Amino acid sequence: MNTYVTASADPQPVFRALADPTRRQILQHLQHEDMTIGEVTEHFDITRAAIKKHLNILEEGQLIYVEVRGRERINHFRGDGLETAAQWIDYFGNFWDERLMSLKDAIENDKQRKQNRNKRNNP
Amino acid sequence: MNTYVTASADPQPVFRALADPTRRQILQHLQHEDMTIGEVTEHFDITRAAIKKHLNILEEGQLIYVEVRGRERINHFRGDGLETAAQWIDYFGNFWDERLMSLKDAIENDKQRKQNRNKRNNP
DNA sequence: TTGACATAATACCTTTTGGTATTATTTAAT
DNA sequence: ATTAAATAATACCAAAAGGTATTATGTCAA
Repeated sequence: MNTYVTASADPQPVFRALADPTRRQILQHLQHEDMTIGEVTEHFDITRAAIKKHLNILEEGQLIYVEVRGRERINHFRGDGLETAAQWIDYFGNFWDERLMSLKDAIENDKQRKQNRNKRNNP
Repeated sequence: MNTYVTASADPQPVFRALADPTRRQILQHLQHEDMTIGEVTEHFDITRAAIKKHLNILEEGQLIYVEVRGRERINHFRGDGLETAAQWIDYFGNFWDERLMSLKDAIENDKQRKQNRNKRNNP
């Protein structure tokens, strides 16, 4: 069995899409209900055009699927799009344990130095 | 027992930090070894000042811990910082199943319409 | 066919972001 | 004390991002 982490897709489009709070909110709405651009816009205070740009970026990140239906475009939440980001994050979990001690030492070290500094300045 | 998802920390600083490819690379390096700003810089083709800015953003996202040691600043990878992002993503997993059918229908719908369109145009 | 509606596309503006260059501070070591 | 190393801080630049306004296009419905 292959224990190496399979090289997954480029995480850039997903992380870029998730970086904006408005886009994350849009996702939360679409998660509960499929919506046209107009319907999404109703939940925000910005123009339809701005929403459309966000939807484009969400689509590039494969976080939504856009169903073209007549003159409407129905935006569907796509949960599997988050897989790429989740995998990237999981990957780091593997190394966290081995670095934890180093971090604890570092914090202890900082504390020590701050105490010494105080002794020096307020003897 | 409380089955509601506890409101976790504001995910903005983390997602912002993860949105840049250079910062993700820096994390990968720090994951294996603690480094000063200068050491981190050696792995890239940009200036130390630019790296420092990235490190600031990583620190704001609590993805690194900066140990001030004399005239050096040692940057430590902080795995727990990814928790916030991971939790946010996990939250969506809960709703994925219930939306899956809607997505499948939408895709099927799109296929159908495309076929009809082709029949119409190339009879 | 003719409106009305939902969206697309373009141009434009402002702010943020990634980056450099330069100057100033702090600290270790002689 | 002096010098060199590591970093901080500031100003500055170019490109990208978020947003608006305007105009154009396709589609449903009477």
